[in-house]
Amino acid sequence: VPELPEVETIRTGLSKHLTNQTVSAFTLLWPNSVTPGLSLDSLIGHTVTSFRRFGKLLVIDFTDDLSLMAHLRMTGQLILSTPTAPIPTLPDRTTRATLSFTSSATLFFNDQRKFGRLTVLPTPEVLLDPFVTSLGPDPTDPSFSTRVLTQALAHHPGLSVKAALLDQHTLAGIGNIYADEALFAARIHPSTPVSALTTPQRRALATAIPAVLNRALSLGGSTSRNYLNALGQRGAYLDTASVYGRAGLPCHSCGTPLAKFALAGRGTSFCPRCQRLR
DNA sequence: CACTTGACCTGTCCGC
DNA sequence: TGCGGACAGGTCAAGT
Repeated sequence: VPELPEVETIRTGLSKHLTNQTVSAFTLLWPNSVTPGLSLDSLIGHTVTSFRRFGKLLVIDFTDDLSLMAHLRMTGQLILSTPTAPIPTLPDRTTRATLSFTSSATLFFNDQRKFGRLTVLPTPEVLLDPFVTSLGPDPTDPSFSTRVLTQALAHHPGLSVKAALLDQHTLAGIGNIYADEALFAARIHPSTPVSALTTPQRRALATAIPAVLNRALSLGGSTSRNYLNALGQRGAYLDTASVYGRAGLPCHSCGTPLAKFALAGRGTSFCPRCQRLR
């Protein structure tokens, strides 16, 4: 599942290999993968200038003020096949769209569950997009702090802290994996109401969130099922995860079997001893 | 208004 | 083996 570290890994990978390349052709195998409006056809003849990320949203900017927004949702992938690093298995049955470049590179948009979306729009409209404008602060930004977290959480005093972290209006880029991981790192029970968080807990969480995200970034993200980076490679974070995907296994810190329950409609893993509700 | 649930989709795994 | 159902979990619309 692509969250902030995964999307950022894709962003840097594509940036390295696709900047200054010009679109020559496209295919659209599942029309609903592109939101109504401008077609992928509009990109033909335009050259990639830059890559941006807003939370889990990736934006590719082209010449002449055109942009492509890509939200991968659950199972989306953006994988680049080039003559020097070909991916012979692509396209496959999950390929929904492709962009070909004059360099002979092809960018494959794969999406098993078809939840992901591509949007072509004028570059100035990216910053006006409702999803973009409603995002909370980016926790990997150097300005992130206990104060920023506290102000962000203040929007949702009635929610559990995990539900608040999953809301992209609170902070941008956290999903189910890193919400659980950060709450363990801060030793906070996921069900703790935002209004009940103590100052030391908020301080611990403000440290834990960027620490977990940056550690995941350094390991190339998490591959639980579908995630692959721009070169088709898996991420290694889950090999050393604290709680996500480890229900029933002993806590790395205290040895207690990790528990799992449904919170905010999502599977939630935690250590019942290290993360006590108080 | 604040919060929860269902829809969107496909694939895998589990119990009967 | 076959088959129904639970589960995986991001976002938005609809429901409570």
